[in-house]
Amino acid sequence: MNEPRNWPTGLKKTRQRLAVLEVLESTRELLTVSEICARLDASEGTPSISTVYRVLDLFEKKGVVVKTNAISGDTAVYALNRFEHRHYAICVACKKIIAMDNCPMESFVPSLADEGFHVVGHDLQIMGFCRECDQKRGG
Amino acid sequence: MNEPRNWPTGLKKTRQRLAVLEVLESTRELLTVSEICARLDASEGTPSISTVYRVLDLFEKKGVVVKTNAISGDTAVYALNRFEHRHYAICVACKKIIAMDNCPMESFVPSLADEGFHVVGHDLQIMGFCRECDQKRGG
DNA sequence: CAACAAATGCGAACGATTCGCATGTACGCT
DNA sequence: AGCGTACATGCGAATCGTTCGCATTTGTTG
Repeated sequence: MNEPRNWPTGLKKTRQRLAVLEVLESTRELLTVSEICARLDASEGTPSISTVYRVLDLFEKKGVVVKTNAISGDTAVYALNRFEHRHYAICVACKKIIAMDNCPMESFVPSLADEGFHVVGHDLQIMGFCRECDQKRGG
Repeated sequence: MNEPRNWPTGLKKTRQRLAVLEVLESTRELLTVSEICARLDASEGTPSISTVYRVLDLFEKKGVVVKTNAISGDTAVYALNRFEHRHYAICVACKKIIAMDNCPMESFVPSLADEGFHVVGHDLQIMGFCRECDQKRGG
C-alpha cells in the first residue's frame, strides 16, 4: 500500500481508506460504488460496502474525490480529484464514457432571473453515439 | 379535463393520463413524482403511484414530457416538453431552481478522443447560491 | 502499552423506482 | 349502443442504491 502524497489532515489512515484510495488512483475511469467494491475484492482487507460509502463521502468532503450522479442518474460515480476540470460524453447505446478536453463554461455568463446568483460550479454531460455504435445503427 | 392539443397517436386517453398531463401543464416547475402525486390528490381520480411512474415513462418516450435527475441526483424530476431548450441553476443552500435563458452549447464543439462521436443532446446545471442565500452566508 | 475517540462491519431501514398479476377500462368493430 | 380484446391500472411485493444504529475493532496520542 503506497503512501499518498496529500493525505487530508485529521483523518486516520486505515487499511480500508487506503484500499479505496488505491483503487481510485489506479484509474481515470468514473467508478460506481459496486465497481469500486469489485476491484477491492481482488486485494485483501476488503471493506464492507457501508464503509466504502462512508469513506467516499468523507473523501468527497475533504476534496480528495469528486462525485457525480449525472451520468446514469440513479447511481453515483466517483473519481480521484486530480484538480482538472472535466466533463464527459456518454454513448447512449453502449454507455461508454469519453472524457472531454474543453469546457463551454469557460467563457459563458448564464442569463438568470436571479441576478444575484453566485455561481460556484457546474455539471455538464453530452449524450450521443460513439463512432462504433453510430456505425452499427447504420444510416 | 381539457383536451390537450397534441395527444400522441396510439395512446389511450385515460383519466389518469389526462390528470397527470393536467398537473404538468399547470406549471413550469420541475416536479418530482411525489410532488405530482400531491397535486393529483387535490383532484379526483387520483392514480396510484406506480401508474404515475408508468404514465411519465410513456410520456417521456413519446416526447410529451422531459425527465431529468440531474438536479438532486437521486430523484427524477419531470416537466411538460414545451420544446424549449432549457437549463437550470440550482441554489445549493435552499435548492431553489432558476431557469436559464441561454445555453453555452450553442456554439461549442466538444473536444473528444472519439472523433466519430455523434452528439444528440446534453445536460447542464449550474450550482451556486441564490442572491438570498448568498447574503445570509454573509461575507 | 493504555485509553479514547473514531472507524468498521453487519444487518436493518429507507426512499425511489420497478415488477407481477389480477382486475378494470378505452376504443375499434359490428 | 354493445362486445371483445388489448392495453391500462391498482396493489403489494421486490429491487436497487444508499443510509443508519449499534456493537466491536483499530489508529493515534501520551
